[in-house]
Amino acid sequence: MGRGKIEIKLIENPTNRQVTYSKRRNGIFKKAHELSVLCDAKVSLIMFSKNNKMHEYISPGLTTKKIIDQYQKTLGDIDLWHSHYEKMLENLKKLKDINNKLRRQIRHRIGEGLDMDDMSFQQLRTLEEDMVSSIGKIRERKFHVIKTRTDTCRKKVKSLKQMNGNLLLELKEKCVIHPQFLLHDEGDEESAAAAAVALANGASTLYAFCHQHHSHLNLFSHHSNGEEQPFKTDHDLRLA
Amino acid sequence: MGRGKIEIKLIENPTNRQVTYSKRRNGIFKKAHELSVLCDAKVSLIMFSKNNKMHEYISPGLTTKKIIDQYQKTLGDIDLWHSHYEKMLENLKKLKDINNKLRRQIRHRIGEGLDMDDMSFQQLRTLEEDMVSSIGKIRERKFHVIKTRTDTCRKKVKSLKQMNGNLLLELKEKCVIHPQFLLHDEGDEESAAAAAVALANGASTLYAFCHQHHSHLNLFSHHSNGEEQPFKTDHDLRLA
DNA sequence: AACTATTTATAAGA
DNA sequence: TTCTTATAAATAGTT
Repeated sequence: MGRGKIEIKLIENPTNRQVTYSKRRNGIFKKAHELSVLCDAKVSLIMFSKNNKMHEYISPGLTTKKIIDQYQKTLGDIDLWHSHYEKMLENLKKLKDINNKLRRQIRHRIGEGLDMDDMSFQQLRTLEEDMVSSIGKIRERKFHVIKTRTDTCRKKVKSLKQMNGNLLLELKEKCVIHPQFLLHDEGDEESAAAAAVALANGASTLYAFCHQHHSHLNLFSHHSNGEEQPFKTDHDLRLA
Repeated sequence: MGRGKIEIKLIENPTNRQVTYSKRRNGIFKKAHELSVLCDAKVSLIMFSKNNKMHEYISPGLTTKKIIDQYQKTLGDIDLWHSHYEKMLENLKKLKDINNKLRRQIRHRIGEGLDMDDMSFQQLRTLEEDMVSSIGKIRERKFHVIKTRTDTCRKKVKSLKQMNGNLLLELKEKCVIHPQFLLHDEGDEESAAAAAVALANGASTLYAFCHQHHSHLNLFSHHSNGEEQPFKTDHDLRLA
């Protein structure tokens, strides 16, 4: 159809080819559209020119995705992409199932009413035994934690006691050797400063701390008050 | 192009439409192929008729998948597919996380060693309390089940006792009114047959059953032995 | 891009 | 469906 008949083979002349591509492309698009309308058909036409320029036609009211989805379906889901997708869906379903089972297991262990209706007496007995054994393990663990903490505590208290004893001794010695500390009038600057710091940091409370037998330590409560304690021991002795 | 010009709108006559679809479809396929060859273009043409019959044309040496992949790439991967896929991946990940959390929760409740290392003393205490409360609920449920079963049991035993009492009375009456039953020499056929059946079925054991106070009923064990019991009461009295 | 001689597609009928 | 054929439409080569 044209001034002369042409053979259907690659048009070597690029300009010519480009022109023909453009003309025929429009022709096909027009025919595709006519078919869509005349026969109510779904048409997807995608093409790439030699320079990878893309052009597409889609029947009105459709998207390429819809067409391609239908295409995949029609080919019987053999497509790799599709099977990958299917596998993911399957995986998703499996995970959901496992999830539900786990939840049910937990509800059983929590003893939720509705979920126990479907358990036999034997199952209930087994579950009870399980729970008793588990609770034993939890208690064991709890006591282990308590023991570790109290041991740490004791060690700290012991070392603090010793430290305090040493400090007191040192202080007494200083007082004997340099009684002028008590009068606050002379002495080398360094020693005087040290004594002042010791007093400021609570040396006066050290003695009391030394003689109290930490009998009031409450192992089970958090007391998160902001009270300042000598040497900030409180912070490290807390249990939680 | 044809005997007459036609308007581009849906062809109402189904036969006509089908014919036109077939002809024009071939026309487009031919043109698509010509374009592929003449211009070395990649063409994908997919169409579905009104009755969802599919037809496709692909440039020689290509697959629809390749074209579609290129199409996706060209659109910059923004398309619905990809985001859908991403959403699924996300979903999958979330489910896996939830799964792991649930598993950990269960391991905690079971008291598995390694999983308790990361629990604080307070958490352990709370967990223990939870478990104690849950075990209470399970026990409650268990006892409820026991109670229901024993009640059912009692009712059955009671009704059987009454039945047996009635049978014994009946038997005694028959013996008093028709002492000939004991001598096996005369009487109406029907009554004789009834007495024989009663004896064969274990009338001799009925008395004993009547006087035993079902004190040996073991509520906690399955004894699935195959012993024949009078009137097959054992079967219905089983607890599991 | 427009023109136009020709080829091609196809509507209607068989 | 397929064939036929008159006619509409597409387009190759030209301007």
